[in-house]
Amino acid sequence: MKIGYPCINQTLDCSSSRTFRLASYSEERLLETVEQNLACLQRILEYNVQHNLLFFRLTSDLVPFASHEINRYNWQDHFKSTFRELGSYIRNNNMRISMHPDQFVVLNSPNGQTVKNSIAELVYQGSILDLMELDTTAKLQIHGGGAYGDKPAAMQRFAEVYHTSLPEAVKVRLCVENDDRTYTLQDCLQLHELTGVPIIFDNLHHECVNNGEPMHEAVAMAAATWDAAKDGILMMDYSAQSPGERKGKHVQSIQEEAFHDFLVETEGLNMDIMLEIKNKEASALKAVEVARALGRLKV
DNA sequence: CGCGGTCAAGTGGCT
DNA sequence: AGCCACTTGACCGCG
Repeated sequence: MKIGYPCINQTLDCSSSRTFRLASYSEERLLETVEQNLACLQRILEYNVQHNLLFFRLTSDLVPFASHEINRYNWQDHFKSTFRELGSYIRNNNMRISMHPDQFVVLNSPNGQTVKNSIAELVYQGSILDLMELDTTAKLQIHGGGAYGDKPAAMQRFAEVYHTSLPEAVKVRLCVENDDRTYTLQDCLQLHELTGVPIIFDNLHHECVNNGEPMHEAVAMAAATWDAAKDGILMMDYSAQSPGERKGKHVQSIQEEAFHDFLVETEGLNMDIMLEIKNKEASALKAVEVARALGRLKV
């Protein structure tokens, strides 16, 4: 089991998601920003290794406007050696990496342009992992998309786009995560049947919408969609509901008893856990302690 | 130099 | 009908 957090480190005084407005786009600005983002990413990775946080999600903003048509610069080649060095640091320290393209990536949209943009974004994010020379246990995590009033038809469209329009480099990394209102674990399992993509499990989303599966059973079903040799072990997102706020909103800080209970509930299942909690590595560090006390972490 | 409106992109539930 | 939430606020113009 590895524990981690997404994208941003709040302890360090740098950000790997610096960007700029489309209106201020220039090649110079792009190069300068990417260089700073990658330098910060290296620092974050070092922090993570020092603190035994061996699961990390890279921000989508490493390369601003990477999948936008305004960006015609060959940043892949320009930063090739930097990406390779980052990747070798990741491999040497046995870290697990994911990326989570944001809400604009919708493979089953009825709008062809949206699908096209989505594929371009997936190609960009996959190429980051490729440039780092990470194996296919490093994943791209998306949601099922919209339902558009006919979920079965929307799922068929998802499968069709998967089979006919995605490059192999994206397919081998693609995973689907249950969301908090439309695509339940059961729906995701169907998408898995249609495409073979592994299912990333999100406990908070599962609490928001489900088909009655108890937590242990739900995690076990998601875990069974992962081919250990090719995909690695189950990745999951862990969070808890922010008390008194609207459904699905993440808590500010980890509730250690709840996390403890979750680990006890999922005893015997192996997985890497991403803490989607507002205060980031602070909560991840506490989660490491809880998991250690239960003997679930090797480090 | 700090504040606040706005930012490439989508969808659906809540108010 | 508009706002909000989503893996993450950050940028930039204005006073």
